[in-house]
This record gives sequence, C-alpha cells and structure tokens, in this order.
Amino acid sequence: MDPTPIPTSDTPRKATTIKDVARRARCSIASVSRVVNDSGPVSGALRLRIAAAVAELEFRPSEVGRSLVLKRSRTIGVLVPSVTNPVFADCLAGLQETARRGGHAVLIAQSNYEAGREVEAIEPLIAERPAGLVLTVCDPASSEARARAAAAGIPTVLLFNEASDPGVALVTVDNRGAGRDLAAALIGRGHRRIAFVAGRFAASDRARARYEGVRDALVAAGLPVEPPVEADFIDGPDRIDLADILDRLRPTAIVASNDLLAIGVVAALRRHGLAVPDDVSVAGFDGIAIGGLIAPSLATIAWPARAMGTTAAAMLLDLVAGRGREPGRTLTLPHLFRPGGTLADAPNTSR
Amino acid sequence: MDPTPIPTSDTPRKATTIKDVARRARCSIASVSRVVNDSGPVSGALRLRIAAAVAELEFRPSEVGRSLVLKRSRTIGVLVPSVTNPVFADCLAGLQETARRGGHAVLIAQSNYEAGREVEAIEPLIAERPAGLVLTVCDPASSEARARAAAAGIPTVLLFNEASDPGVALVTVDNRGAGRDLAAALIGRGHRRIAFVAGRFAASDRARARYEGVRDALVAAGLPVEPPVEADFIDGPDRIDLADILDRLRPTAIVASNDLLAIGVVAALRRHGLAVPDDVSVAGFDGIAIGGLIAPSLATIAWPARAMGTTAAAMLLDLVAGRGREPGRTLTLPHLFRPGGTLADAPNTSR
DNA sequence: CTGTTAGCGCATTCAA
DNA sequence: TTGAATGCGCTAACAG
Repeated sequence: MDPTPIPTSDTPRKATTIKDVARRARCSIASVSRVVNDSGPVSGALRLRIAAAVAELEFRPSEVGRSLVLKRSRTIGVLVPSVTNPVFADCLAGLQETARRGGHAVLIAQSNYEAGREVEAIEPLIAERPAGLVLTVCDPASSEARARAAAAGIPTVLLFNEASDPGVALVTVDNRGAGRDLAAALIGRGHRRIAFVAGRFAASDRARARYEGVRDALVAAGLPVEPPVEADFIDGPDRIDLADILDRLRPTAIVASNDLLAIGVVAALRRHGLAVPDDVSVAGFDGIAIGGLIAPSLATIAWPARAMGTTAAAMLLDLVAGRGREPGRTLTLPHLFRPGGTLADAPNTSR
Repeated sequence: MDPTPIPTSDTPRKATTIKDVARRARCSIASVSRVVNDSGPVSGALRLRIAAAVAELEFRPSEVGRSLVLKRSRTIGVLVPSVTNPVFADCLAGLQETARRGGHAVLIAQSNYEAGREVEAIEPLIAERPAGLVLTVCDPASSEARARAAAAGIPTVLLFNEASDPGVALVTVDNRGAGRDLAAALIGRGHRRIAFVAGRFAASDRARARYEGVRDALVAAGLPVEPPVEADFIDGPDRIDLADILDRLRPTAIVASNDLLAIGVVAALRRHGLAVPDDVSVAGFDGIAIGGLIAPSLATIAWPARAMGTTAAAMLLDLVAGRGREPGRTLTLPHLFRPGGTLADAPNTSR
C-alpha cells in the first residue's frame, strides 16, 4: 500500500538504460528504441516483451542521450526580465504547461531588467542546446542575447517585445495602442494633467511604447506632455519618489508602465497624503489578477498573459517541428481596458 | 559598433565542437578539454593557442555531451505548486540566481496543487538527468514524486514542506509555530471567534500545519475551534464563498492559509458588505511584497521566501558536490509577525 | 521485421 | 606535458 520506500541516504543508483531493457527482452537496443519511440516496425510478440521489460525495469529513456544524437534537447529556454512580476509568472505558467504537453521541459533565466545581463543569463540556456527559446528582451533591435541565439541557430520567439525587424517570430500586444486607449479613457474622464511613471524605462521597449501611446493621445487632445518619471522600482515594495512630478505637474491622473508599479504608485500617493482616486487617479498595464482584488480595484489595460505564454510555446513548438508558418510571424493579442476604482472623474478643482 | 547581425531566417548553423577547436589549435581534444575545464596540466604555449581558438571560434562546450559522460547535467529541477503564487515566484527567483552562479540551469515544473500531478510534472525533469531536485510537494510522507526522485538516485531538497522522516534535506519554516504566533496576535487583540480559511487544504501540508498552530492557540485560550473552510481558490481571483462560515461562526477575524488567499478573503468580505478591519480582521501567511503595498496593508507572518530559494539551491549544490553536511539536514528559517491594517481590535459588539 | 553499427560531444583513462 | 582511445545512452542508417 505504501509508495516506494524512500531511501534515507542518497543511493547513487544507476539509471536503467536501453541496454538493460534490450537484455531483459532478449533483443537489440534498436528494437527497444523503435518501441519506445514508436518508430519503425516491430512484431507484436517482441513489442510485448519489450513493453514488459520497460515496465518491470521502469525504464525512462535518458533525454541526454537522445539530445546528443538529435543535436537538440526537448527543452525550451525562457528568458524573462523577472519571474516575480505576476505578468511574467502568468506567461511562464502557461508556457510551461503547453511545453510539457508538447513533451518539452522548460529552462528559465532572468535578466533582472538589465540588458547587460541578458547574455550571461541566456548563455547557460544555449549551452543546454534547447529546441528553442522564448525571450522577452530589453531592446530587441540591439539585443546581444538574440544575436547569440540566432548565431547558435536556435529557433526563437520573442514575447511581449515590440516588433523590430521582420522575419521574427513574435507574440505580443499593441503596447502603443494600449497606451492611447488608456490615456483616452483618462481624458474622457476629464483629466488634463496626466503623468507617466515607468520603472527602468530604458530597459523596457514595452514601457517606451506605452508611453508613446499615451503621448499620442495627449498630443491629439492638445494636452501637456511630460517626460516619463523613472521610478527605481523592480517588482518590489521599494519607495517610489513622486515628489517632483507632483509638485511640478500636479497631475490629476498617473499612468504607470505596469500594474505592479501602479500599485506602488497608489501606495506612494497615499504616503503623500493624497487619496486615490479622489485626488489622483491611477492606472496601469497588464491586468494582473491581484489588481482586481484590492480596493480600490486597479484600472488597467489587460491582456491575456497566460495565453501569451501558451501561444508563444505553441508557436515555438511549431517552428521546431518545421511546421513554421510564414517565417517571422507576428501574433498580436488583444487588449482590453478594464475600469477600476482607482480611476474617477478629474476633481473639480482641476477643471 | 552594431552587435552581431541577426539572421532573418533560421540558420541551422552547426555549433562548433571541441573537435573544431582542437583542429584549429593543432592539438587533441583532450588538451582542449583540459584547458576549458582547467583540469590536468597544459603547457603555457598550448594553453594560449587553445584559448585563442576557443575565442575565435566562440566555442561553448555542449552541456549535453558533458552530461552524457558525467551521467548528470549541470541542471537543477524545481517542482512547485504554481509559479504564479508570489511566494513561489520569489523562491524560484532566488533559486535560479543561486543556481546560475553555481553554474547550473534551472528546469521548472508545476503540480497545480494536485498530488496526482506531481509525478507527471517531475518525470520530464528526471528524464533530463538533473544534478538535483528541489521539491515542494503536497504531502512529503506519501509523495510519489519524491519516491521517483529517490529511485533515480537524484539528490533532493524539499522546500517549504513539513519535516516528515529524518534523513531528508529540507529548507522550511515553522508553519505550526507561525500559526500559533498569528493566532496569539489575534487573540491578544481581543478576537474570540476566529475562522481559518484554506485553499486546497488537502494539497498543502503547510496549510495543515498552520491550521494546527492556530488551533493550538485557540485551544490554549479556551476558544472555539472550527474546522477549516476550504475555498476553491488557486492563485486566482476566483470567488470565495464565505457565506456559511460568516453565518455560523460570525467570526471577528479570519486567518487565511496564505497571503494570496487572504487578499481574496478581504475582497469576499467586502462583497458581503463587511468592512476590513472594522467588522472583520484578516491575516495571512507568506509576507508577499504586495501585501505591504495595498490598503489596508495585509497583516501576515512573513518569511524570507527568496532566501529560502537561495538556501535550497545552495544546500542542493552542496549535496551534489559531495559537500553534503550531515545527510538529511533540516534548515528552519525564521518567521516574523508583520502587523498590518487588516488587523484591528475585535469590535466591541463581539466582546 | 530485426540486428549491427556508427557516431552525436565530451571527460577520462592510459600510454607515450 | 600530450594524444589516442574508450564509452556515456541513444537514434538512425544499413544489412540481413
């Protein structure tokens, strides 16, 4: 009844190999391989003997051996800025699940939002000879990491990045359009002084594109455009300094470059004695789940983060299998403005 | 000035191998191996030639080849219930960073809080012949996944789980003690009717231990003990049904088995028209960063999630390197009660 | 249908 | 100090 007993000490037991199975089934390793991979013909009787041997010996083919001969492993490498940002965690969850169903394991790496760390992060992944890579880089046009992947001839899908050059597989969203939509929602609510706060602006083409979109809308509405405020905020509860922008622009609304940052901005405003949304409205991007649970709920542009992960994995597996549709397919998933309690009409004092 | 140009089409370029380097440096592959791994003696002149060849050819040793001969890869497999729960994302982030510094890549798998899925999740990891595994399982004593890892002779460190049998490497916290501490804080604030809400109670020995701790404190204080309320809540904004427990116990405080759930409980209470903390206090476990940013801030028991990841990775790398201290070392990291706005004195009406 | 064989890229003997 | 040779576990040609 009990499960397999768990040895107390590490028993460096040798794994059973294809040879063990062949010996047990009194046949050649080739036949074992044929049965295990369902490649090539095997008679019913032999097939049965082999299946029995596999079961009795609990044979699990080594992916290492297979990878060596096939020149690539059934592994997908994933590089994201950080796994602690819920939007990337969601991606990763979906990606991993899809990869697993496709018989692939997932290797992870983090750049910590630093372009300079992308290479050292991706190098160990490439060394594992993955079947493919999914990357979210700081700047796709100049990404050394991408260059390395390409030089190694590893099929790659970019995730969340802005379209840079053609001929690239990309799963993304319309960041700039999202910025326009969000700003339009704010302007429609009567806001005239709108600030943009970004974390590591230089390290995120998404943040830059979202800012461009917000700017588009502001310009179109004849409203003042401020340069983005850079917050030194990385997935953590670090203090965000809004003093300067609050003094200078006295914004009635703040757009943060992502939801995590937006929640930090709400907290910072609170520390400044400002009420959200009564004094200042706040909105972000990503649509992370927690934004809908807190009070006031976070107004945001939501995209299907998990589905982006699954889609990227599916696209990559297609590429790997040679079922690559047009090389360099870009898939832009839809976004949706999600109203929230952090967004209200502009206060009268500002009208 | 530009980085390496990025080929538009997938160039299935063959990676340079140790042979290429040897040919270029006019020596044997053995010497190349010696230089690359700094094993064995090589004359200065030859060493120089080889280094030059390595650089010019951009030789990156294949981990696959190395893994095959060494019978294990420089890879660590990690199984967590879900990467979208911030506490595990934090762990994973720390773990990955430490593993990378130790020259190891990280493979991930998720059980989705289902014991039945642990095996299918871990099987692909084992197939990659990892140097070691870090697991957070539903029930360590009966975990089939653990048994598989042990049967394969793969060094394993359990993370966050309760101590089950000796001889196991474990990085964890005092879940039961944490439960006691949290309940004591509530009782000290005058709360007498305290409910416990868990998500997937059966799938988390942590939740069970925390409940035991809460019960310890309630019993010691002579307060009524209710069975835990199971919420069908998995890392998401799913609805939590509190109607029954609110009716039956009319609690002045609710303890959730983790912070993510606690935030969901706060939202559910709000939907019931109850104010937090004025009508009901709420507290959780984990100390996720976002809990400190929202309003009211979340009262919680905090543990160093990221450090647990780094510690687990370090312990595993020690084990792998044979520097395993006593086999079966348990490391219990400290926890700390973190007061928050969700916790107030029990309302007078209930005294 | 089945078996034999030749590597895949690398670390590691063992000789020289 | 160096190199030739072996084999890790597996797939795929090829031969029978």
